[in-house]
Amino acid sequence: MAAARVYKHPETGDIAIPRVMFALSEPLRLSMVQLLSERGEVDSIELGPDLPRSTLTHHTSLLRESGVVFVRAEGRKCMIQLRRDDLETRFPGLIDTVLHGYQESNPGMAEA
Amino acid sequence: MAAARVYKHPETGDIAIPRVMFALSEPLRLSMVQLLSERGEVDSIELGPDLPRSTLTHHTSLLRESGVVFVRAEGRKCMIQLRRDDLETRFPGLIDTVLHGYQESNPGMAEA
DNA sequence: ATGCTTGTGCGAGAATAGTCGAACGATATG
DNA sequence: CATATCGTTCGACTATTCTCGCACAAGCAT
Repeated sequence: MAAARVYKHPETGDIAIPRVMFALSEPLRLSMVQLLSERGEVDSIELGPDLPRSTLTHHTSLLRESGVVFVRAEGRKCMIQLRRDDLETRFPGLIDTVLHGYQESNPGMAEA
Repeated sequence: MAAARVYKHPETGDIAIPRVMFALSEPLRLSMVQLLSERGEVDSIELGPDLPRSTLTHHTSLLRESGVVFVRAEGRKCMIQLRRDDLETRFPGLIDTVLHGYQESNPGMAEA
């Protein structure tokens, strides 16, 4: 059988603040991270059901390469999860603080 | 006399997470904020003594418009300070967390 | 006033990022 | 096996950002 898709991730120690900040500076990606923080591991398509696939890949790749999410192949889909522990190790409190601030400033978030 | 330079700043409540994150995603600006957090109010030129003036203005303007810093004219120079309290009110813990993470991941910071 | 310093605005150019369609490979389903 | 589904890659286009030189305005010094 052919090798399944394999994704490259930065080591925990190599996660860099500027890249993480940049990854979280896009409203779309920020909402993805917010959803990941609520849901745990998620099918990639749930992060942007209405987006063109190539756009979705673009954003998930950026989140992965910046060290924010972990991606793994599962059959033909791909599953995404927030690297919460790694981020907590590297930058304690960062994700919680950012997501808390994000929720505070987003009125329309109380659904589900 | 002509009106002195006046700078527009977003209200505390209008400071938005994505813009702040973007402002802090540039290594140069991040180092500026780091220096501001140590020094309090600072002459703008101290934020980038070797930069072309127009480049410096570009970054300080971006930091100001995103709500990260407060700028005021003082004679012909301009003084910059971190909007620490406003940011703390709006996004508790964010700046401290980011700067802490930044310091952690920057070996060459122990001078001065 | 003359000259010097500082910040700003404008414009150009380069670099980076975002969006998306099309083609492809891999996987699941019939 | 044939087909549909999903993710990735590529290329193109657009938009945004970064950098910087230059000209200008305002404040300070002699």
